[in-house]
Amino acid sequence: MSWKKRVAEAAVARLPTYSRALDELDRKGVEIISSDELGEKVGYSAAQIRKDLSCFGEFGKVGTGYYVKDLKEAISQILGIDRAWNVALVGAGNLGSALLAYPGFRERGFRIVAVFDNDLRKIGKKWENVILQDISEMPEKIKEQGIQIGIIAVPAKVAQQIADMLVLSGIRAILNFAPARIVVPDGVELRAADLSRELERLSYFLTNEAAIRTEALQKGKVAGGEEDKTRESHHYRQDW
Amino acid sequence: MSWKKRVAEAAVARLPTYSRALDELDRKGVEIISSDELGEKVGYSAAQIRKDLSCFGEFGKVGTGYYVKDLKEAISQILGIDRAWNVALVGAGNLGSALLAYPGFRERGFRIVAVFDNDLRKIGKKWENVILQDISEMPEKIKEQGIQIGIIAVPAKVAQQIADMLVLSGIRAILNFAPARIVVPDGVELRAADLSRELERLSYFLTNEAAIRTEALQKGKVAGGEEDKTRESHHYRQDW
DNA sequence: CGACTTCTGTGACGGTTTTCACAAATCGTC
DNA sequence: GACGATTTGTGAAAACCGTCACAGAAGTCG
Repeated sequence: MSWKKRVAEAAVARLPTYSRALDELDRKGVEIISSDELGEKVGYSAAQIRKDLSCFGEFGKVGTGYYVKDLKEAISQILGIDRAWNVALVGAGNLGSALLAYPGFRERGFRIVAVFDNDLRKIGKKWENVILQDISEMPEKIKEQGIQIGIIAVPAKVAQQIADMLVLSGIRAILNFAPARIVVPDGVELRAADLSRELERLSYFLTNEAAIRTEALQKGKVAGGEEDKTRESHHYRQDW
Repeated sequence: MSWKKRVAEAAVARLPTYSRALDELDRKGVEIISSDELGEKVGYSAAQIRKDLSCFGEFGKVGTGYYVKDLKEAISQILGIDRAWNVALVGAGNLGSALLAYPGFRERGFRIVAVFDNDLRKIGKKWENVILQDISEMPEKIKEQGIQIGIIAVPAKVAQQIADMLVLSGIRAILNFAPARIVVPDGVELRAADLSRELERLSYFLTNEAAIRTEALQKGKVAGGEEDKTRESHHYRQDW
């Protein structure tokens, strides 16, 4: 598929959010939604949503809005999640095993069907219905099952080696949880999920922006803002 | 501290990467590095790095480069990670317990000193040196310990409720791992870490860009590119 | 059917981010 | 100390991104 216009990378990054919101609306039985309402729900402006979608086609009906089912389906197709993806996970330490057990991936169509580690004590064990395999078997197994997406959850030191192995095994896309930069050849897509980075940005905020804001507030330069009626927080126990 | 010029949000987002690279260089005994070399290491352009740093001051020496120790120290101060932060974690399920055990946070100065859940079977248990506490004790404990950063690792359904509680408890910054949008009042910083989103972006790539590239390649429109001599991947077993 | 409301898709605009290019400062060497 | 090589910091330009505003299509209602 090639699209109407140049596709903004930033727009693609927002599609998963739209997709999830539409899923929820659909489950609730909502049939039609305007860009205004959807924007309210996902936290982006209505114009943003319309512009994002316009990269890929025209999905709305003037004077009405978007048919939830149709838009949901369209975005799924654009993202390529109107199918299941088999995923290989490398590293069965703390993070790796949590990712394996994390239900969010499967809910969005990503099935971890192979897990590799080098800890001989773990090899052969069955976790979450997947048998832990030795790293040396990785290339063969990945090719065998035609897996295209790999998740790296090994220590930073060996992340590059694992990435190289994944590429040699024929992997086309990598999600890297190791706090290390890795390099992959052209044609392989790489994305970093650095868990600490976001905490560090929060630390920046607390150290700088928040201090500035507080200062300004004390000088009366920042409007008070409405007092934000806090939500009900009873009954949170039963449903998680 | 208030800075030389308007600070680009995008620059702040890159500082953690620079920081980590400088740590590593320092550990290796490197004393001086140019923006060019650092750029090579972290994967950004030299100009990008110089521009980013210029928001905060002048740290380099013309004709020489940057003193690794000095720059490392300076960035730590800017980010506010030249100290330890106490962090509260809410949710001790799969993801929560992995985050608790994840060594990367502590390495960067973030200590999870309180964990809350609502599963009565878990309350009172000691994990990773932290005693699991009932969610109802959260406001009190957070105030008591003056915790400013909270991590949400609960199911999407209750994420907003937990966020509200955190805000009421006096939390100033939240890192949300739940796949749900949450809203917080002004003055509280919120960051989302959605694990599935990145996989979905990879799926987009595999479904669209990769296909286009392949097509182009077949028509001979894309240059072959150097054949990327693959790294040695022996001996990966001993060090992780 | 006509008047009024609603809502999309998009061109135009302004803001932010990245890249480019270079003056000026410093280093190394002879 | 002079000269060529190196490297920073920064304006200017380019690319990218988000918001605004509106024409025109469709819906609503009497």
